[in-house]
Amino acid sequence: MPQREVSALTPIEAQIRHSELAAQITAADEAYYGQDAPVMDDAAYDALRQEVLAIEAAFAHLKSPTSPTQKVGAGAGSHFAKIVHAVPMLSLDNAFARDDVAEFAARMGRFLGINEEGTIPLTAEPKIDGLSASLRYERGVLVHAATRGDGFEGEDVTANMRTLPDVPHILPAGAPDVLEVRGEVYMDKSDFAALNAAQQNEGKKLFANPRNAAAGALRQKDARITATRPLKFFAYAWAEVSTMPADTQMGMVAYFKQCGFTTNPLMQLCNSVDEVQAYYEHIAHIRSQLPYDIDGVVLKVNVLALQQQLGFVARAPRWAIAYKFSAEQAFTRVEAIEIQVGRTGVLTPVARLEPVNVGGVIVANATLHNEAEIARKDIRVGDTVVVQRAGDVIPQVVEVVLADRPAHAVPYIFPDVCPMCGAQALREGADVARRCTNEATCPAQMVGRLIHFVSRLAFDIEGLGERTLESFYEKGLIRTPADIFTLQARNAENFTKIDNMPGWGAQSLANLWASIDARRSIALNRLIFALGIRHVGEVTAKDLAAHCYTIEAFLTLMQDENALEQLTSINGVGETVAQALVQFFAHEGNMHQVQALLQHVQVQPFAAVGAAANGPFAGKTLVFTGSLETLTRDAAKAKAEQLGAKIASSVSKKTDFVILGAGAGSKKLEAERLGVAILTEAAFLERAQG
DNA sequence: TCCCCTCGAGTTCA
DNA sequence: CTCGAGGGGA
Repeated sequence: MPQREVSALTPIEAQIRHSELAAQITAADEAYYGQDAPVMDDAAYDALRQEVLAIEAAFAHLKSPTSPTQKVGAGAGSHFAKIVHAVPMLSLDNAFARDDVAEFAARMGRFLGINEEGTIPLTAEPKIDGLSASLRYERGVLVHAATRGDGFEGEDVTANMRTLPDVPHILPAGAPDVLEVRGEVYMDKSDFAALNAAQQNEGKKLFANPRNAAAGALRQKDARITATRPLKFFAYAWAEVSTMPADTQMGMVAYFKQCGFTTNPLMQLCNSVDEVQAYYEHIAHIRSQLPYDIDGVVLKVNVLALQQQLGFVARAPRWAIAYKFSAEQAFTRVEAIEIQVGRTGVLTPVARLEPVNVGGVIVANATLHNEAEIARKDIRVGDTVVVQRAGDVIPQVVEVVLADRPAHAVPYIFPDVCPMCGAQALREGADVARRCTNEATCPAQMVGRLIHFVSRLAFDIEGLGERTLESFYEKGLIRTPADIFTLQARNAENFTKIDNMPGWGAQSLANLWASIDARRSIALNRLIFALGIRHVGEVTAKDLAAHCYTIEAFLTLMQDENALEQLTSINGVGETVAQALVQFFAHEGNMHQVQALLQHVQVQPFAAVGAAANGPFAGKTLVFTGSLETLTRDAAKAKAEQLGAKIASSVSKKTDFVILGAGAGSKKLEAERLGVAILTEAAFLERAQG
């Protein structure tokens, strides 16, 4: 294919050209690194690489881990002297799943003529996200240290490396005449945070992550500055060695430890792919608790003689592999921006993404929140974006990669009509949200309200989920809450309806009727919440129920001339909430629906929780976070309320206890920051007993 | 009137 | 879980 301007390429052409270039580069690499004669000169090679980079800039999805651009380390910088590595510092092949590791093991078995799996023991150790470095000792004395550079030639950072406490200047007697030690220079996460805090105080530029901070510290011209930075070093391999003090990888690392190096205590030997997988999962599990950043696990053949037999392919050893964690951030492309309409009529934009693995989960959608958010980040259809799942589960679009924006991308225009019903969608006052104005008949709003009505904290009708409600709505079987309770009778009269629908056998229908019947009696607070009145959520509904006690009193109050005044006198109800309530009941259609519903359900007066006045949590405010083991969150809350506790949803100075479950995130940090007492689930239960 | 606290609403994937 | 906004105390 002739070379053309990258911007003129179609995606298919780009992909073809990209793979052509990748093949040429790989061939050139193999010729160069194997002892064959180079097939092209440096300038030609460079041109190929530049073209690949340009294509990847325009078509980000081609930037795979196998791309040649991802394989080679950065070339050596200019202001340090260069050092040619006696043995090249290679990179490792990557594995991303158990299958890749199994294939790696099988490949080695084939190469060595060993057929049974598990006969090649592997060492496993965390893959530190730092910079690799090489330390050369001659006659036991550190003579020079170099960064990786391009793998063949690195920068001379001897003076800087000498300042690290983990780097011995002299080896014990009996050390080999020549010993080149390889390892990783890194910075602990806590040291990085402290360094950045100091940088901020001094108004200096912040480092993006510990690895960048370590790189910055190592490449200081003045070693005295490096000495003030908290750099650390793990030794993990040797390169040139005159006499071998060990014959296994494990022995090698033990020897380093004897010599005064720091080695990673988590390194261990695995005898099968299953053991490797277990180790990988264990490390992934404790990843966030480790003091340093890691991006996977490194596997190496333990027996050095076998390593030697296996040798190298291109620029990676055949006897080692990096089993990587999937990144918590990833690049992907926005395929479309769609609008969802919620029960309150709010138009919410959602990005449909080219599916991408983020932190082990395939993400295909991400909320864009609202009109202003799209404008602020200038997200366009076709853009390449960074998505992440931070401590929390919900993916977010972090930013647009402007360099990868297709030329034809146009700013997103937010619709001003509801995509579901075509009614006007307006912004009220200073609201960020645009709302569909067709409250009464917009199908999206009606279905949304029904879904809310049957939700867990409202009527809690099992077996009537979103999908079912949607299909029943479409078929005209359920349009209002009251319809739910007349469904069985109507179906009996005209049995051609549900009984004939796929997936609805006699048993599933019987189950549905039973779960609906179970809710023909309902607590007043649940009923109020179920109505889905603006600004009236779980807590406010409870406050209102506690104030009115019965449904009759509640309805009377709503129609009272002085409703507004009386409502605002209730704690937690202000102008806005009172207005919303009065408006809801002033609307004839709403009132009609409530009356119809009351024909079929019996409303129980509000039952105050018999809160113990002197229980273990009497008068205390509790916040639950994370997932509990023995109780569900709701059960734990109910229990605490019985014991006199007040349950809040966010941590503040007024919080007495935070009960921590597994996977707790920001609330834990907030509690620590404010000095709020933290209880484990066990401690909470113990206290609750006593 | 300001600011802190609390509540409501919306959201993803397995 | 997070954001935005309502409520209410200072």
